[in-house]
Amino acid sequence: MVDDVRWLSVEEQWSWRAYLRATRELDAALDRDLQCSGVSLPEYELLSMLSEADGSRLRMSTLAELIVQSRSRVTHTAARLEQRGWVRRTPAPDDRRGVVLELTDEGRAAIERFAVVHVRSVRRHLVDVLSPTQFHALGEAMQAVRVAYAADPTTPDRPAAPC
Amino acid sequence: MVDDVRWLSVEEQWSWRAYLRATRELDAALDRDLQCSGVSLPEYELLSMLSEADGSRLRMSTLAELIVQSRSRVTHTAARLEQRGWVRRTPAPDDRRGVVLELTDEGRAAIERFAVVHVRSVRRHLVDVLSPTQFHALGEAMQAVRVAYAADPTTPDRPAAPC
DNA sequence: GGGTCATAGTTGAAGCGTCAACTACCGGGT
DNA sequence: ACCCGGTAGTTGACGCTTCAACTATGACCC
Repeated sequence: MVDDVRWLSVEEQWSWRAYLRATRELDAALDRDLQCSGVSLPEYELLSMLSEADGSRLRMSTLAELIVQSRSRVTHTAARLEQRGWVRRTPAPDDRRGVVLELTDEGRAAIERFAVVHVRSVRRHLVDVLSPTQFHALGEAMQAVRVAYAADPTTPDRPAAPC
Repeated sequence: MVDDVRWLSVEEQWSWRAYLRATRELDAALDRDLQCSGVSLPEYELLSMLSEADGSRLRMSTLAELIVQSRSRVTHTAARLEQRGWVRRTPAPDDRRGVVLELTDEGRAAIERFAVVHVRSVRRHLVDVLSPTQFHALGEAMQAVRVAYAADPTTPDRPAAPC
């Protein structure tokens, strides 16, 4: 197993760097646009998933998976959102360990305001700067990444950290 | 200007979600793989840029732009890396305000070890799960995002936060 | 050559995220 | 009934990131 490292080719390197920098810049841009109207991107994503959920309610764990955050982080984020009155914590009916997070009316009003800002931001920085074909290809590629990631046996899901 | 929001179509929404989740998962996976060998992804990126630079030395600001981090963050990150003896801070020859960060020999040895881990990680989670064509298209798309971002007049570069 | 504005970088406090430890509950087996 | 391993969620401490304020220098211009 000596030096069997398959380094990236020049083209691969170029694409990888473009990916890396663009994702960082995009993330920063989307977050900045939202911050200006009063939420961070992670908070927005949480509210957004809730608002789309059936009955505007989701189990903490489900939420964590949807927005790709650790359960602990969701607890903290939800706590902050609860303080602002946008979200409410209720016990799960079927599982006494569980907690269901639900959007309050103020939460719904807030997310609707933010969504306007956010969709503009996403269009401006991403969707509208690509051709429809290009954007679709991007989606397909990223979906492939997700599928591969989920299938990877040595990547035992989120909570566990195998070192 | 009433309700002129162009919401995302169902397909657009799908691609956007795929992008959002995949980037999060990828970031977490790459970071986790590196953490296991002793650096975080942000730290790795800093060292990596230094190691490729002419003379293994870069100005703080240049570094900040290359790895898409705030100057303040680079200061803190560099301080941590300096404590581990991987990096050294020297005054810039031509500008007395400036600081040049340079890789130490230990730093070089370290980054070379990490690079092996990292490139495997990048291949496993991204490059090798896409066809060459698909990966190239991804690179092109992301580059387009960067170009548009850089050209955007209302996005006055990094440091400034226009609210 | 002195005012003014921009740039380079640092600092420290506050906020957010991570991690490991913890409580509580579920479910299967015996 | 009990034990056991697994799942749901929380907690608090620690570490990283952000933000605003600050020093110091450069650059322009009159």
